[in-house]
Amino acid sequence: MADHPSPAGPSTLMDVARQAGVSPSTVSRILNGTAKVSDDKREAVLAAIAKMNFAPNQMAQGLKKGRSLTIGIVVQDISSPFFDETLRGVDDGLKGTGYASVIVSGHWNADEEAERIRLLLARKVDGIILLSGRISDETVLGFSSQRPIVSTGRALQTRTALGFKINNEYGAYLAVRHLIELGHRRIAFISGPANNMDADERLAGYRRALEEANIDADPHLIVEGNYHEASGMMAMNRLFDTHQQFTAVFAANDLSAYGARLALYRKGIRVPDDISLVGFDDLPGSSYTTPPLTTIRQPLYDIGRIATHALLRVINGEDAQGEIPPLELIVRETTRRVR
Amino acid sequence: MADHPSPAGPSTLMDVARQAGVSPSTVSRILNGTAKVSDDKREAVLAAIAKMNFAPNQMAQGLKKGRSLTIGIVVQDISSPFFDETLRGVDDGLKGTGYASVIVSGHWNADEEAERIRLLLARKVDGIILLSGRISDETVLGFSSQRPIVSTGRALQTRTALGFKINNEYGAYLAVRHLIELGHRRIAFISGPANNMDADERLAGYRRALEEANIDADPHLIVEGNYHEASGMMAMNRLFDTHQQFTAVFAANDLSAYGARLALYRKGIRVPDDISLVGFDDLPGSSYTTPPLTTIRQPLYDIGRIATHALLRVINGEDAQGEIPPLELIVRETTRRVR
DNA sequence: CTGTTAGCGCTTTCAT
DNA sequence: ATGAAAGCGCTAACAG
Repeated sequence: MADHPSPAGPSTLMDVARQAGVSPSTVSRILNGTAKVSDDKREAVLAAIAKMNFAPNQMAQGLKKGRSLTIGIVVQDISSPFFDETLRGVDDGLKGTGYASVIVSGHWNADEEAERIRLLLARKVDGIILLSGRISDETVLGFSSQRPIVSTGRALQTRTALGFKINNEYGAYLAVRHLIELGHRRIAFISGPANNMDADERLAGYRRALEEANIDADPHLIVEGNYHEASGMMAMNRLFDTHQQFTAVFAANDLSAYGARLALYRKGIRVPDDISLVGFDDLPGSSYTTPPLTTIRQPLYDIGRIATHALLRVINGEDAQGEIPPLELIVRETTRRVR
Repeated sequence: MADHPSPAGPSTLMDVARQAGVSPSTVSRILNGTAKVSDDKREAVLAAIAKMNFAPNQMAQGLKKGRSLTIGIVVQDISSPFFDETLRGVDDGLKGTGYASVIVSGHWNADEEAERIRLLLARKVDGIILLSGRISDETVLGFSSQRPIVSTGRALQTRTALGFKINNEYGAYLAVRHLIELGHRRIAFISGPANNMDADERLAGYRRALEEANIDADPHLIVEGNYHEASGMMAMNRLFDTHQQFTAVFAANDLSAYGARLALYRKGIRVPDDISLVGFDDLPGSSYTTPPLTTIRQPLYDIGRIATHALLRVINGEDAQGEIPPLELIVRETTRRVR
């Protein structure tokens, strides 16, 4: 009754044990439900815990049990709507599991990415989710010997390294076919960055749709972007500066579509009346552009959830599974039949 | 020379010591630069570390030293451009410090927020950054006895609880004054959620600007939103449904301005030709709306950096400082002089 | 059912 | 300059 109410540092399990007049193991047992404990002792302990406002030190628990209840997430850009949606899926996937996540950014740079992963490993995360990684599959495999890794955009299938990959080629194909079905034949393409697998695949899908409709792909209509807004705007301007003729443009992602849309606005060209525009990703903001953007929906949120579930399973020694929903065309208001 | 190349689990400091033929303390000393060590031993140890690919277990280090080199970040929405920008500032602020951050979301709910903070505390984070918290100042003060906390949107000034607050009232005042200077007199306001301090302050700024110009604030022109796009759209529609007359609208944040802009588009009302629109926040996307949005720039990134620096200082026992840059009006293309 | 004991991997006196 | 030993807070045999 005369114990100092709030001594010094936070209370330890030992403090609780003393306060309740039991051994530390008993407290631990109650905390973990590891064994039966008599009701009176349990009550005493629970009371002590409440009174002292005790919470087990997770670092000590982690050190002892060899698991940190933490997973690492590697993104490439900490403030991009693209990663956000996936992170939301991860967050939901972690809900109620006791796991927390530490998020680091590779900044689209392979070396930095590898470095960050090493840091996560030193922190003893129980597993890693790698989003749009830049490092090689071999490197991933190497790290996966220390901790399980699930990555987006890869086809890995070992026991501790899993990949979930969307069909970029098919998505791009869908987008361009939509345009063709609307009567467009001169379709410009604002690509993603060079040497990027996703970007290459999207280009391939663009080409296939054109081929299938017996339209020759005009190289002048393909202009390089880098997935950012500004590049979409510049790409669009380049198209105009070189006097290309086209009635539609397919941007390799929504962000560059936003940039393209602004370039069009600046030129006084109406969308979709004069030119149709399609994006890729379906970012949350794409329902609120003016006009709302027709795009290929990528199940970002689901990817986050599914990757998380898979990782958790691997961590628990179960074998993982999970299928991500297919891409789909979302027709909104930036495309219309060519007149 | 015949040691298994990659034994079982990751190597420990003890392994390194054995391999190098020194005591664990020596290895620790080299790792931490805690004391002088002879060159030959140092070399041997360094070689062993490299060979075994050793990295100290941070949980063990943390347990021993009482600091985890981890800070907790509490956001309200893990996928909102608003928090993103601030997170980017935090990330940069942490760069090179050895600190990592675990990000959790309070989902705009005080109870959940408090719960999350408790979890962070159990994880022994060295400090907490609280962004747009919903919990009371008293609650923050309570938690701050365990670990230092810096929070945005509060005026706290104790040694372990700091607040950084922007002047919402002034920002809103700037926005509305801009509109008034352009000749607008019937200015609608799409507010933030009820019972929200920031939202109230922005409303106050709106009123002050009107008063100063001797314009009576018409209550019919004030309609409630909740900071999300959909609410901006609905608010706008409510204005039309009740046949209000106005030439400009000020939305309490950029997201609701996006929604309002879409409602306008749907009605075939031109921006800024028919109606001017101003937002608040200056999210990254606001330079790429159609047309680019006139708004009040909130230094989100700087807030993140400054909050982080302050927290780090407090953690290190230094006293904190830091001033956040003032709000400013960014005139883009959604406002024009009334004809 | 419950207490005692021995660590998890590291740092840090304290000797030498 | 360096090793031995104790211990951070917790869990998990191992005895009773």
